[in-house]
Amino acid sequence: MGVTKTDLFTPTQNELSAIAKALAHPARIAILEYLLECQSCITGSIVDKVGLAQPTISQHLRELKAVGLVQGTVEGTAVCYCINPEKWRAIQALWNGFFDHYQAPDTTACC
Amino acid sequence: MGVTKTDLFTPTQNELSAIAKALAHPARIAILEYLLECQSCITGSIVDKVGLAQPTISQHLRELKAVGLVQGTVEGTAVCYCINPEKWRAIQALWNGFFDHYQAPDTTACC
DNA sequence: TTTATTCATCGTAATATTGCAATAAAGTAT
DNA sequence: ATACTTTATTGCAATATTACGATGAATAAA
Repeated sequence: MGVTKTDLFTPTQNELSAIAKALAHPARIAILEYLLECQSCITGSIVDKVGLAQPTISQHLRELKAVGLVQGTVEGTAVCYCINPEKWRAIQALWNGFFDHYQAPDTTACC
Repeated sequence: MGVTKTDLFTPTQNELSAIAKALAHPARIAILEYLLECQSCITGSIVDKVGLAQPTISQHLRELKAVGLVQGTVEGTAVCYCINPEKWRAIQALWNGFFDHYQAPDTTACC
């Protein structure tokens, strides 16, 4: 059906997966890495850097904005994008919390 | 087109996004959280816990196995699943490396 | 051998994602 | 006002994902 049954899951589970979904495309990773490197730049630079068509980049930027990882401000005809520091750290902490829950089993597990 | 242009991106970008994709569904987060909690269990327990049909859970488990987060061993008619410790830590380190690249801008960025 | 039990796979319907050409919107410059 | 620049939006085609019923495979129990 292609439709996720979000009502079966906790808010945290839905939030974690929503963030993961925003990161689940190499173009969006590439955009974030570029923003990490240049700190802030306009859409056109990202289009040149990543190598996808401008509408496609615009779409990926919208997804990154939707989860708050990225923010953009209008600068004349251009739009300047950068990483949202608070959200960035919050998401890092959220994932670390998830991964840190792992404890090596005291006895050897079945597999 | 629904088909990702992986050739435009670096191996690391493709790997990071592939891992994120495996985590990009609340059912798979729920499965991992359950495995964190019970250390190891059979498919039937996961089906009961998560509340999706058995073939659906089987499909999600296959995706988690594909990125190596989870491993399963046959135990009679059942299959016992648990988290792959090495891969778990490797993936945690990979994401931390990604998130740690962020540096707050020295001057106020454009946005 | 027959009957359960447990799980993976197949097939399929509904929906989502990816990518781009065309176009719209909104500012800048001439 | 006209032309130009830059970006978002729309519409669409190709493909991927999600979910489940039906079925198959493989072991265990009777």
